[in-house]
Amino acid sequence: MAGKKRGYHHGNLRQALVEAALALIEAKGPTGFTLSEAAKQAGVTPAAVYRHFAGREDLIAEAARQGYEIFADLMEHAYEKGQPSSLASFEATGRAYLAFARKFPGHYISMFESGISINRNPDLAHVANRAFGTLEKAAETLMAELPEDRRPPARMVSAHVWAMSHGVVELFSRGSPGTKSPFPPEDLLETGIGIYLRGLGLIRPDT
Amino acid sequence: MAGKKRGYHHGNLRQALVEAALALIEAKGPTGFTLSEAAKQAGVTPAAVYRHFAGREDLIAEAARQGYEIFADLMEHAYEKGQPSSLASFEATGRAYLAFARKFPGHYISMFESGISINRNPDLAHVANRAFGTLEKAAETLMAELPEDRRPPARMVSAHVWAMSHGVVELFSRGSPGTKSPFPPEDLLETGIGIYLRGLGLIRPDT
DNA sequence: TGTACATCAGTGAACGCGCGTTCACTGATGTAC
DNA sequence: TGTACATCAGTGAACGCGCGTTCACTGATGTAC
Repeated sequence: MAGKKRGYHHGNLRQALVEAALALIEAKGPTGFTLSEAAKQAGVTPAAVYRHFAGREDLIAEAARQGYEIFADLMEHAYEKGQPSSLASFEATGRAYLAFARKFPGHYISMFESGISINRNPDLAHVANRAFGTLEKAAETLMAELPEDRRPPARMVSAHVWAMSHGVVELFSRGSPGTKSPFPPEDLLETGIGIYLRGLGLIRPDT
Repeated sequence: MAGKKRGYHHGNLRQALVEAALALIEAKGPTGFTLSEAAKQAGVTPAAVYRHFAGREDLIAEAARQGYEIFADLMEHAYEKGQPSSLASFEATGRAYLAFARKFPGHYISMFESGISINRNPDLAHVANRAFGTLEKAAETLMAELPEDRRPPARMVSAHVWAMSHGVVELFSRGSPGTKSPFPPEDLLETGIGIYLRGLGLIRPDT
């Protein structure tokens, strides 16, 4: 049985490499990440990596895939927790988005900033679509609350909210340009989505 | 006089290097950009770069600085063109943001994705703050339209719109994950900001 | 107008480095009998 | 329980490469007299 043995055989090198990669990507960006350093951090020769991955890109793709897996789970969980209120579900997925980005920065970067395409392999595409699907489902059930003649396409609404969430993460959650966030990112996203939902007519205009 | 002479002396190497860098950054991302290749594309030895820049990072910083310069000008121009309507001004700056990102992708990437800090040198910090200041001014004059008790902080509003704009650029204007944008980025930003402004009570809730 | 000379912007060779990847190998593990 | 052997997961040396940066140099330009 594989496990805690340490010797010539690592026991769980594949996952150890993914985790080393995630730590490095978080610390130095996708640019700074190198296969050799990930191997070293896992206590192994660079050549050993090739027993488990086709190469550098493949390792990043696996990190991203695991990220999408966590991400999709979190989104689904948030969605269900908000039910039966479609508004609560929608807002919860928004919060979950930001929480994911903060808690799993290495995964987030692998997914959205490493430049790897979600179509690079079927597993990755599948789980990514599961994640995005949850975002859209949340938007869809929310739109059902609106009278048909005031109902924008759900995909558009989910794109708006996704864009604002991603923008908050990139600009204010990590310190991209001047590292001076005027407000806590959580508040920024919360208020931003709040105003947006009011604009849709889903929150009463007073208060 | 410097100019069109080509021989041992380039004549305008500094700017030629910046432009080569911008083209490379646009084509390959900040990762793929190398000083040596920029030099080659300018028809010059890598060592020649050091007559004009302290090194690789400095070259990127200059590309970003020029980007902020163009960006700030465009924003100011858009703002003034929208006057005296504060709403028109605000919307125009939003459109100008996206237009800039599309028209000057190399600059945009240098500014927001290359990882260089706007505080790396005073010139850069100054022009960046000029650009951000215009965004805030647009939000401020817009907020003056609202009754005081319904007036969110201008900096927050400008952060919201900036986040959404940046998110649209990253996710839907370039093909980050699956390269499938459900809507044209211009429309996405236009409608998104429209809904947001309605939420602020700045556009009448019907229509 | 001509000459001497300082200044400047480029060359080209060299450096040390770490990268991703390959290869033949070897040590450890698991299984068949 | 013991032995032979196949399988597997690692090693370590080597590769070619392009990178950023340095250095002493040299060719071109501009200026003083």
